[in-house]
Amino acid sequence: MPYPTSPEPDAGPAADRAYDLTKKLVLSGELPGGHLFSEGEIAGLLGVSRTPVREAFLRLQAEELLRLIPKRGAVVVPVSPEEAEDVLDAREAIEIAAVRRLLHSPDLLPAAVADLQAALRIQQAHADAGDVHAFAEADEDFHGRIVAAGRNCLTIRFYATLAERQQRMSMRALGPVPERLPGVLREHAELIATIENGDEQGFGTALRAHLDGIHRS
Amino acid sequence: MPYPTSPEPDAGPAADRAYDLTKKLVLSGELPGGHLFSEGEIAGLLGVSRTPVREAFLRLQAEELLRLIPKRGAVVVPVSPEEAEDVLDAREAIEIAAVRRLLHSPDLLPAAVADLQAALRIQQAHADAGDVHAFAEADEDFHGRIVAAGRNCLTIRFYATLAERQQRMSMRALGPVPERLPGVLREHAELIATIENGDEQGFGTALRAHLDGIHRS
DNA sequence: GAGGATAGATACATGCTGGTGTCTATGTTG
DNA sequence: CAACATAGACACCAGCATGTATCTATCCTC
Repeated sequence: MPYPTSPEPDAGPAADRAYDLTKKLVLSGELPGGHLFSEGEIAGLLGVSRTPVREAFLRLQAEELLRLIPKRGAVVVPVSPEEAEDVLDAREAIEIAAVRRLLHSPDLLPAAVADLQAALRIQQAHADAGDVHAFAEADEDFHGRIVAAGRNCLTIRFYATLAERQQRMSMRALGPVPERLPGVLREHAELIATIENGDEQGFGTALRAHLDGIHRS
Repeated sequence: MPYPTSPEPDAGPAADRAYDLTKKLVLSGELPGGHLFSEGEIAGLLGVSRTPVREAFLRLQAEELLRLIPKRGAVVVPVSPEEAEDVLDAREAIEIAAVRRLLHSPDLLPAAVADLQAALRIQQAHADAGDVHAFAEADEDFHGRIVAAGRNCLTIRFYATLAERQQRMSMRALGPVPERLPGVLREHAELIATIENGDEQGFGTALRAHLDGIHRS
């Protein structure tokens, strides 16, 4: 269910390349949290000036991936266990709010449910194929579609930053364990059922149980 | 109830001045939504180069106050009525989540309640003095303290951007009308009561009624 | 003479400046 | 109406000034 959000800012080719490269370095986990590096490193790597790199750093600072220290450099913002709790709480709140709003527009409900069922089928296929990585991606996509169904640009964008942050945390922890895959699929189906039934309360409890089971075990 | 969040980034004196000036121009409503202006204008106004202005623009773009158009300039992001609904929904979700989490840490509850009661007393004083502007500020502060009580850095920051956005919308609409002041105070007291009683459901319904009454009338 | 503190020097990274090339939109001319 | 010229604005670059942390050599104390 595509819903219009702000497009990615296009600040120029060099700035975008610097942004993509730096973000990849941070999100891939190659740079440990707290690692200090400089604009010059990225600039040299890409063969560009420091100016576009600086722009990229500022954008990444706005996304909370970097923290710029005056006259020192940029540190990779570390993700802490306490923050994990924060991310999960925020995700819960956003998803619940999205469902709440969706249920207030009954005419949009069938399409949203169909969209979620399609996403679930894709995830099921990845599970059958034993592709854990694709499964995890489909999992993110499923929850993202729940939020998108709420049609609130602000929360959609905020949720995207949360997902990114969680991805960084999971990178350092273990990925999804194969034996939990069937449970995840079953719980996703249950989430869809509560939405279909207009059971806002039931969705909230099911979602909390779901997230608890996956990430807080 | 102070709770640590990220400090404002300090990118240098010139960049900060450019940031403050531009933000003031946008938030004060002097520049209408959709107005196009250039880096050079601000740079000339402050007597600095375009580079720090560019940094300020990027920060403001991250805050959704500006939209930078390549090779064209910066437009003031307009606030639309549909977005008003989005902002209110998001605010609701965040405040409810904060209370939910607060109620999960009973030992923090008394201090939080006392904090909210103090904020309410201040607001009451402004109402008695007939200072509508100070009343509105105290109102923002009250709701901000509810969110702060949830002690979730991520949602606290997000909520701050929401409040800013709402401020811009209210700037174009009417401010708080004096005859609604007593009702607002009564509803705030009721919100505190539901929190004190651990009535999460009651808080949600009371909050929704409260926000509906103020902003969606 | 040994050890530690301190002042100077060094390396490094940022913050900002001025300027160049390029792109977009606008106005002009045939 | 189309092609061209023009003006405005950005995207980027190279360089200078400034600030910070580190390293070193000297000095003082014991």
